[in-house]
Amino acid sequence: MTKFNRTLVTTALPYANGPVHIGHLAGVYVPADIYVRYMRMKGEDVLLIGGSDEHGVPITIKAKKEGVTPQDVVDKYHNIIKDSFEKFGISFDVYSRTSSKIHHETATEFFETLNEKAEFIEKSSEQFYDSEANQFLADRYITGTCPHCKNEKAYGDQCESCGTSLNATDLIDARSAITGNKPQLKETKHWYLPLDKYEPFLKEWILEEHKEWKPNVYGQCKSWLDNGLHPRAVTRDLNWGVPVPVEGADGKVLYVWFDAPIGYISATKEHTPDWEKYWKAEDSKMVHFIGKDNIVFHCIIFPAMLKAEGSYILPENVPSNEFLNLEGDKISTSRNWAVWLHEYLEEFPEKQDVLRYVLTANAPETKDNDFTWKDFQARNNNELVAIFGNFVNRALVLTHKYFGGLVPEAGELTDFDKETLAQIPVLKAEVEKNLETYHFREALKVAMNLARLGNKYLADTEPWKVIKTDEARVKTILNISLQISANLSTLMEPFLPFTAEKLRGFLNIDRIEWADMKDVVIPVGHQINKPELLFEKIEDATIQAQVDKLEATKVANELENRVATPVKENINFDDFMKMDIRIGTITEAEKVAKTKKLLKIKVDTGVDTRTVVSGIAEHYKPEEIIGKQVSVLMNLEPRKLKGIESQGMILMAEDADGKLAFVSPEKAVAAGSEVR
RNA sequence: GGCGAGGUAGCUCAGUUGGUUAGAGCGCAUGAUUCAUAAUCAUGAGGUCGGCGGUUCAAACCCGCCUCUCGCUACCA
Repeated sequence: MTKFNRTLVTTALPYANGPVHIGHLAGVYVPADIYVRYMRMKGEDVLLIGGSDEHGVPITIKAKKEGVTPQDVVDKYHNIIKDSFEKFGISFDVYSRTSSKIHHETATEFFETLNEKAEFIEKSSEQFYDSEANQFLADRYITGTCPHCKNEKAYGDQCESCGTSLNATDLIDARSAITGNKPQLKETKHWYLPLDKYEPFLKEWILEEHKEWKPNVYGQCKSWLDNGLHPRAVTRDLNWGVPVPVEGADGKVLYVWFDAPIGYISATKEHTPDWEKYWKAEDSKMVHFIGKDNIVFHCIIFPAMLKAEGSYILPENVPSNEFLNLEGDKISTSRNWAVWLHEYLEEFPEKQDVLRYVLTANAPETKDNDFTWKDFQARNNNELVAIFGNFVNRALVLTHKYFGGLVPEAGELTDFDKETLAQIPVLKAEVEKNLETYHFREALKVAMNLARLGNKYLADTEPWKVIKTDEARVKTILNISLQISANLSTLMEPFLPFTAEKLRGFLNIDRIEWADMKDVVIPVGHQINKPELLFEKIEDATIQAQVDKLEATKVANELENRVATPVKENINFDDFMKMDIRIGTITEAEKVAKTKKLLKIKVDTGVDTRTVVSGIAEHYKPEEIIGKQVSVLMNLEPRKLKGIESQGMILMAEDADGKLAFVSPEKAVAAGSEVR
């Protein structure tokens, strides 16, 4: 810690095509905020940087779908996101956006510098082009028939029906999503960052010099580095983004992953003219808070970019969290399976700290975790209310009851008093140690121990009994209880800033610096205010309403899935009769080596025994399907899969969740029976 | 299939230079208590540390194989 004189903390830029949810908060913004609040309280020079990531293809598609401009889309979500963060107390020094002028300038300049230093490779390749729309088509802008599952609405990068990732050129009957025309292949030039050039440097820097990074981060980097790095394109053919600042590069923009991390630099610039100090001075420490999906960008690609530029420092640590699930399922924006922050703020007014607490206590630091409303309720009622809120309430109520709200004078301290007070610096040090090593869950638990300590102190000293015989002793006890309460407001401040503020209001005191946490922080004779409740219990009905809301989402999703595949166009009887479907009996089945999904199956079709490769290994084990009668499409064009020729297709029924089942006759029939 | 991360009490997690009876919080049980939002305090029950095998005087921790979860990746319905 002595090595550095200032700290720059960045948080992953949320993508501005939707609002933010609890997963964002738990994985990135709450831990980052805790960290910087702590450092500020210690008087350190620290900046918290954030902003919206507003470029990229999905935003242009969303805009098109809604009939608005991409700028309209990002304006809308940038404001919602920014507002949610503000209300949750994420204390950004600056929350910027990548569509801003300053970012365009910064990114342009960054690209130009690398270009002048000849750090890029220029390469041409053939890509689909829509001549009517007069533009190259990003993979997402191309639709066509999936070569595997025959879904007619597959995208150029992925078929969402069968989950296969595709190349646009794989699609059968590819169409432009803009005009519906058949696109042509046309040559286009792009700039590539030769990551392979930095491989030796990155290996040394990460694998040797940063063994202290979290295991998931270190392991992921090692995996990438061991597999070998390749040049990556930093530009795309698109008209939404930062234009490539080179003569003749019309219609090309910087690729989002190149553009977005530069957003950290632009945001810092926007905040202070002194930005270079944070980004370039050797005694500056940079920390990136991100989710696990971003590890490769922040540990490999962005450092390579910074290194190529030459004048920037590299991150000292990249504390990346795993994912937060919701009630057992993955959080999903498109499936609306999320607790949206802007909705929470409306439904649980003034309870930002409750969510901050729960998300920190249950943060996905080492593995994916599950957020449940029941756990939310339990932590609020059993921990915040019962331990923290209750202790403060006891101390304040007793002070008002016996001494009219004036801080009483402490007399001679007993050994127990001294032991109790001695715990304050011990807990403080333990919280520090955990925060500085990014163990926020543990840090919060330790901080709560101060409230536990208070409760134990009151239970053991029993002032409500002692008051009958020894008022002076009670003065001492309550003085100490109030000192603990005041220290709690400081120790909890990084985690629960709203609560800390409220507590200081009860105690009628100003903010206490981190270093000033100690046995005496409130003077004798100080008037404290009438306390209210620090936290309220959350009733079953409130929780049930949230669970019901999610349940409704699930039902709505199912309904949507059901109508998702409309009935195809009518065909005539002859077309139908072209298909030769027969019942066959599976005689052999084995897993295809080096695949996860494929089984090589031999089927007795009555006329022959043929080999069919089928992607059902995740649903059926080879041994359990032998002897099964199944439907086989006999006259499907043979296709080679993993070097094995598949002669036909076994028909499967697939439900909305992707579960597969054979289409089998309801009673045994002769092999080769035709299906009509 | 390859690679990475994880699999420790009912739940959420700590726990490495391998060393006495494996820890915490919540939940649960019992007792105490009433200042406090029936909150608190004490005590206790509860674990073959995913499975099998190996190294060692000694393994949750090291090695091998297997298995489950999550992610990345692969000529993959």
